[in-house]
Amino acid sequence: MLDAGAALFADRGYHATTMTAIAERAGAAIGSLYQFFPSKEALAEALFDRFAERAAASFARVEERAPGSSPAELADLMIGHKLGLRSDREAAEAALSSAIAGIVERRKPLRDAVRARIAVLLRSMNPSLTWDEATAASVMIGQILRMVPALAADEEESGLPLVDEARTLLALYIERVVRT
Amino acid sequence: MLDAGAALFADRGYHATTMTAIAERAGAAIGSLYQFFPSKEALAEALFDRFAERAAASFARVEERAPGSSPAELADLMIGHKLGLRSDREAAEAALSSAIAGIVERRKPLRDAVRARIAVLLRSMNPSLTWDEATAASVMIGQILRMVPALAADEEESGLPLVDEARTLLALYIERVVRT
Amino acid sequence: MLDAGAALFADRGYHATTMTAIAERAGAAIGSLYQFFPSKEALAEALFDRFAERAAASFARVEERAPGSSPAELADLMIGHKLGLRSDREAAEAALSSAIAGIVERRKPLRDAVRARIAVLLRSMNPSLTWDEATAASVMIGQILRMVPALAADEEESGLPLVDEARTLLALYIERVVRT
Amino acid sequence: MLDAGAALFADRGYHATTMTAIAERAGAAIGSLYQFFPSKEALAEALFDRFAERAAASFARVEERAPGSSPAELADLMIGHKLGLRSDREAAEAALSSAIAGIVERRKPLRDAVRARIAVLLRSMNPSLTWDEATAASVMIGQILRMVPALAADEEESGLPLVDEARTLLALYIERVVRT
DNA sequence: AATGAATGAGTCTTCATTCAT
DNA sequence: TATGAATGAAGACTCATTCAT
Repeated sequence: MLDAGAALFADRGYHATTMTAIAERAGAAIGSLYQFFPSKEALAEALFDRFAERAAASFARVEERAPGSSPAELADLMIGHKLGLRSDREAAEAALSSAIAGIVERRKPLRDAVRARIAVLLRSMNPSLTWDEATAASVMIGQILRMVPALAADEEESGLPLVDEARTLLALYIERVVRT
Repeated sequence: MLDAGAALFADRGYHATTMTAIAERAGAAIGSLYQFFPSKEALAEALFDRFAERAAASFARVEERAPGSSPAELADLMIGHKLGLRSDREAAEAALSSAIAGIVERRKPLRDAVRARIAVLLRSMNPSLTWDEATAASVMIGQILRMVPALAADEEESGLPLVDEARTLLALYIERVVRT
Repeated sequence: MLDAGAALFADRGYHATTMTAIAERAGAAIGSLYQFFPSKEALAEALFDRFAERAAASFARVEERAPGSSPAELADLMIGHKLGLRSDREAAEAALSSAIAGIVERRKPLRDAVRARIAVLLRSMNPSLTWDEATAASVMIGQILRMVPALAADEEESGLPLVDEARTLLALYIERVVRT
Repeated sequence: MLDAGAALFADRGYHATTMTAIAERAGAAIGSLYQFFPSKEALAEALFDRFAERAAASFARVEERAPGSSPAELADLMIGHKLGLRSDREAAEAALSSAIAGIVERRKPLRDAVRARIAVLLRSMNPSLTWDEATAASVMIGQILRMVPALAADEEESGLPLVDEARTLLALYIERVVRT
């Protein structure tokens, strides 16, 4: 049922997706949908929470393997992490871009948590970084990672090695930060 | 009237904006609004077209000044270009993220045109680039520029010099491409 | 189960009371509720029937003690009868005011039966009354008794001796009828 | 439109009346109904307010003619007042018995105002009444008047002179209060 | 050309009722 | 027999769009 919602939100956006369509796609009756999620907004929130959990778990695997990695390896891990979450993210962003209250609230804490974890990672690789430097770098890394889904989609279409290019860019950026 | 639509789309998203609200904000009657734009979708398309025109005109000023510029100067020009269009872009993206058919269709041509112009620019700076290399680089530059509005917003909040960081990153990237 | 229904109907009205809420309050499953009452309307009817039975039984005690009573004593008995049924009546009235078909039908027979019994009582006290006179008087007595629950509620709030006032009024009325 | 609502509320009760049915009965589209009354509750409130206004205006005519009237004449005026408002009252009571928040709040002030006006009337006829006595009497008079619509309905059916009986009862009661 | 009241299709949501376990 | 998840008809309400003035 969450999957049906995720697919439709990602495809058509939050408002253009009807609860009826979600139920239908999930092969359930509209009443059943409402037994699990008391409102459309609640469904979106559940969707976002699932995405947040998966993102956290996925990033934990990055953190596990990070110690001792080179910048290039770290870039690789991060890009793999980002690519793995593509479908979940699209649904989450659909709800976000429709300014659903319960989700807008959840965004900042999630983003801040991810940034903090990246900052910690960077400082473990270069203890001389100040928190401000590490934070700024984590914001930049987040933004570079934001390219990845779009580049991957473009790559499929154009055949150009775009994700690799992002990988290189990210590695360069991490190297610059870590070697300061 | 377009301005009223742009402001509201940017603020609340496409679906959450009602035609009545647009008319009211424009100080016009709903009937008058429909005399200019036969449907909400048509209004969104007009909005997108205006954005596309303005973006093209703005980028023309980048092209004008580009010849003889250093990578850093070019990065600067491009980022200025991006920042200048912020409000128009938000409205255009609101309609895009709601998957309005007439606009989704317009997206690719616009993006491709921008990419082509960036590719031309790059090849004028480094004629040894192949079209594929120049195209890939233009995609990457487009993605780096996509960071800018988000970073600018973040910068206001955090006080960290994020846009400068993007400027540096973009300059580095352009330099790498141009100096190959 | 009937008690749960009575309490909720009285408290929130017929339509605002859900079968689920009744089952929950009765500590039963919704399925079990439907094993006893095949529909919400059937439950309301059972509730009304229980009220009708209790009202009949309660009035029988008035009839028992009526012979030889003075008008004041009879008024007292009747008002006591009315006050004793308050909670049951509220539920019955909730269903009535929602115009539940099965109950609207039951109303008139019940009312007519009560009126007839009051008329009999009056004629036993004053055999010279015609049936029309006795019937009209019984209607009036029924209406005077209808004041009682409202006055009792008001009395709690205002502290004024309203029920006593009704008792006096009823006694006067009975006296007038009986002494004709 | 208010009339359509009044008729249906009175006939079927608040919850059993659908907005669609009201619109249909008023010969309007559902959307038009919502242009006048933003919600079903708002419609009920407007209905109640109209009833309150009419009741106040109607009672003002009682007050006008009251000075110098005998108890019997006053009873007559009041009963006429009550009978004149029958249809409006039924709709108002339907909404009341469904515990519509916005209306329940309006009830007490209205009732208190009516009682106060009756109390003033009584004290003008018998200045030796204390306020408590006058208030208690006004409550009783309100209750006696509450009989009237029911008796009128009954009278149509049974042919018995029930409203006259109430008139007599009310006159007696007023006389008792005024002659104390 | 300008207006804005009227329209009704389409949306979210509730809840009486059923039925497989 | 008891359970409660599943069902879907029905209701309140919104809003893009039309059209008489």
